[in-house]
Amino acid sequence: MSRPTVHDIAKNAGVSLATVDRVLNKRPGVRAKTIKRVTDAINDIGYVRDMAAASLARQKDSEFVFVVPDGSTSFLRKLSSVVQEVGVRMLADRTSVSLVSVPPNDPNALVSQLEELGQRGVSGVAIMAPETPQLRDAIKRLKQQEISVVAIISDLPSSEKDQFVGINNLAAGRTAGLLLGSVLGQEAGQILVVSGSMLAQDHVQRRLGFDQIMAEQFPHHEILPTIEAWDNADNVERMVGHALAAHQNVKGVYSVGAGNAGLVKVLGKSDSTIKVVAHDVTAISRQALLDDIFYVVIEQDLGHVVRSAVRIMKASQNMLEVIPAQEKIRIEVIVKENLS
Amino acid sequence: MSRPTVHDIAKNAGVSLATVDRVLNKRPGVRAKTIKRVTDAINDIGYVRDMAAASLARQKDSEFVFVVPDGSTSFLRKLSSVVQEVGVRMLADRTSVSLVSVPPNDPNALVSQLEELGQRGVSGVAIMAPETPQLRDAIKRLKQQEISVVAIISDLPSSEKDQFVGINNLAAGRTAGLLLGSVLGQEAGQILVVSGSMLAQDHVQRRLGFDQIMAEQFPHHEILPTIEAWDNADNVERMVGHALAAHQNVKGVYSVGAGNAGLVKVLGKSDSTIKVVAHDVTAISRQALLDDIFYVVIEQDLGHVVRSAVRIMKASQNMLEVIPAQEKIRIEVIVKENLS
DNA sequence: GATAAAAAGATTTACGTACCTCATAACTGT
DNA sequence: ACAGTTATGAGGTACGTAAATCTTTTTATC
Repeated sequence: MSRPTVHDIAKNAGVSLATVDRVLNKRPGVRAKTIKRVTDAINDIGYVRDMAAASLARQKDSEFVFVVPDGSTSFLRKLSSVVQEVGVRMLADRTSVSLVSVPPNDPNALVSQLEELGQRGVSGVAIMAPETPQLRDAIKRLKQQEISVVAIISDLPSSEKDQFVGINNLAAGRTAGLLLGSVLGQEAGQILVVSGSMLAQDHVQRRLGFDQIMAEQFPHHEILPTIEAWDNADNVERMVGHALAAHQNVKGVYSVGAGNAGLVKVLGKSDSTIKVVAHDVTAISRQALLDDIFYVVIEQDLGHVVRSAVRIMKASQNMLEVIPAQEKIRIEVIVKENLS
Repeated sequence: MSRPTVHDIAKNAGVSLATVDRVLNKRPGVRAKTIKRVTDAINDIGYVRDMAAASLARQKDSEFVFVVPDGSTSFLRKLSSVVQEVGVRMLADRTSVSLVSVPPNDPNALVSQLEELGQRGVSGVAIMAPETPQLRDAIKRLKQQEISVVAIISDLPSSEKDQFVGINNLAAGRTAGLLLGSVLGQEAGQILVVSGSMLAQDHVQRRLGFDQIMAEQFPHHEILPTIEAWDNADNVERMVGHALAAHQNVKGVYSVGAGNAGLVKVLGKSDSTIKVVAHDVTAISRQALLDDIFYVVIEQDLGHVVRSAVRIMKASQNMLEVIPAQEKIRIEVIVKENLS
């Protein structure tokens, strides 16, 4: 016999098609024991819902919007182009995907943008932003309108999001530390940590993880006070320059955030042997790897992040399950040799 | 206006629905200039084919089979369970995915299995096997029957496959070498390379890449003659044991293939400081990382490999495009700290 | 046992594409 | 101008589910 359909469920369970539909789509108006009859029949005949038919019948088109901070770091440019690319592909699935920028570090601007998206009736929102009380409330309102919400890149730990899509940044910091510590060997030295903002959840977690493992496994190195450079290349260049002048025994640098162009400028001119671990493969960091200025770049596949966020929002809309293994974003370790 | 359909194309191009269908599905019987009228109309109104409706209307169910060598290495067990898991998920897309084992290193057994699958009329085959002339011919015959063929894990360079799905093993070997060389520092030492089989394309490529980079960047280390242990743990244990007794200054080991249980046995009992780089996260290698016996494990996400192979075979069947960025399998670097 | 409410049945339409058949129109080369 | 060929038109059915409406049965409450 060929693939069983809803009609077969109805026949097998001795109920009508309408009841099967009510059960399948979790609509009200079915007694518990009838639900059981139906689900038993489903298991019995091995029914699997035909996704193609379902999404054809379900007329609704979905609109998903990525809300990210304004700015022109190469990371953000890359994210934007990835979202656009994924958007083109998703059209075939009656799904539009777009991106809007909001001024960074301006909770009110972010919130009013979210309100607007709520008004417009989008199906889901993917947010990259630091958590604030205002944002938490705005997300709560979105969820009340049955709009899916996912946090991307940087987690929103105490908001009512559907899920966080991004790497485990604590583990990323530990990985950075392990690799940097291993390559530096036994001889004592100083290590410089350059961060973006102490407000960004992802940066905080990375530093925490890095500090943990350095203290545990590489205590012979001195971790210098963290430089906070606001993801700005000029700041990085100036501040790292000063730090290197002030400290003669710096052997490693961990660059937690953006602004790597500044780091390359400082380290590139001297024929330095300082080992650098940074985040995110961009035009800058890619070249730095090729030039042996950076040793390792920790990466999260943005294409994966965006596709995953879309899949999760879509699943949330249609009450489907997600495949956890597929949605886990991996901490990738990029060296010169596996740079694709 | 809402989303354009085939009817809109027909109206806009001034042709019938049947002609639009012939163009869309590349069926014969349309003049070149009519094709142009239609494709112009498609671009004009921004038509995008509705995948859900298409695959519903296209009645055909697909069957994809993974053909892998028989054996009970944990790598193969993992692959098998991943295929099974993906198979369950794919049922919702009218797609069955299964796995068959064939005796390893037996070209004739492999070929007759492929013949049988061809008879059965499967839609696509994913093959993990070393390339032989017989296999090449068998693949050619499959392609003549319009059956999709992909190579997984180990490439089949000169066969008429649709695509290779797996990591770039040359780059993987180079990555292994870079990480091992970096952690060993400047002091001279000996390095042991343990391979599976010299016949497997993937192992050969890895060793080649490893040798390249050691010669280029870490010439102060002596690479000992490669141990060929046929992916067998007992062989590895015995042969590595002998090698370590014979050579007093071994500082690093590169394990190219399977049989890592043997390596762990040898290195685990002595409180050794030998740095080990291996391939594939399994129960064994995972524990070895946690116990600080292995320094790095190079990994390819098998879930990704299998899903990717299925997507590619499906695309080949339905004359769709693949998204190259999504199908690229990355060389993942796993250390204790980013072990998920 | 009457009444209202809840649960279930019956039936229908719609979604957008693939694919089929048969008829007719438009081109070929002679 | 002719037959022979190739292009195109017209119209239909099918896919499996969602969702809606309206009717009938069951259940709960008094």
